[in-house]
Amino acid sequence: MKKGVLEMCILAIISREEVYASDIIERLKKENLIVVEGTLYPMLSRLKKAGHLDHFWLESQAGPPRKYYKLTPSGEEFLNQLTESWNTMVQSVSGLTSKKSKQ
Amino acid sequence: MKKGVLEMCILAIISREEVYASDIIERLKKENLIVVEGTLYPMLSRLKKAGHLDHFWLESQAGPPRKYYKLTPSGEEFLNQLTESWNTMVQSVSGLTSKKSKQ
DNA sequence: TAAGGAACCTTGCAATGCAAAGTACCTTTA
DNA sequence: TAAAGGTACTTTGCATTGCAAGGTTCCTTA
Repeated sequence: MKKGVLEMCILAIISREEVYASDIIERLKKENLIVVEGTLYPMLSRLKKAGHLDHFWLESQAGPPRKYYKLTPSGEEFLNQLTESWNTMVQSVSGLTSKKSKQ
Repeated sequence: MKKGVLEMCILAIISREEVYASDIIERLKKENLIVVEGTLYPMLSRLKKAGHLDHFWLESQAGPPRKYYKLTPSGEEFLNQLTESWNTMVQSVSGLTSKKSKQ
């Protein structure tokens, strides 16, 4: 029912810019969505494995190289699906919570 | 991050009317939210155990007696909390998905 | 060359949602 | 009055998910 919200957020971020893991965590935090590495890395791997993401390495000015992510066409489509069902669910839920029809 | 959406829906339904399990499933289905017994019963038990729900038995016209649920004061408060953080999250997520600022 | 930071990755646990199977009660019907 | 069937409640076991915690590797700086 409520599956894929985080996936959707992450794909949405990646669809806007090419980012690496720490960027994603930062973007989420800016929206008050706290996600940690132990959550993110496995999810990125899953999405990659499912064919929704690609990555490439880029050198950094300081520190080890970074893994940048990018949506595949399949990823774009998946994001659209997730967004659509998210919107539907928000509708549904507000249909339940807004009704103050106690008596 | 996205915890408690289903709990919120169920508490919201119970807060409006005294219902038993099948009623809840039906109300959810009416909003296109599919929830099955194997999900609902354990969740009702958890909420009861946490002090958010009470129940009482009522005879049925046909079939075994039904367990009707009712929110406790703690349940009311919990529902308010859940609703608030749900609303916040919806805001946050739409902040991420609506930005079409690719370049 | 040691220390520390940045980035990535893995492991193990707890919670959640679900399918499936099980139990109990009540009504109908033969 | 016993069998059949329906309604309701419950439990079990599995897959997924989110997370804390602990590694590993690479790079810079002192």
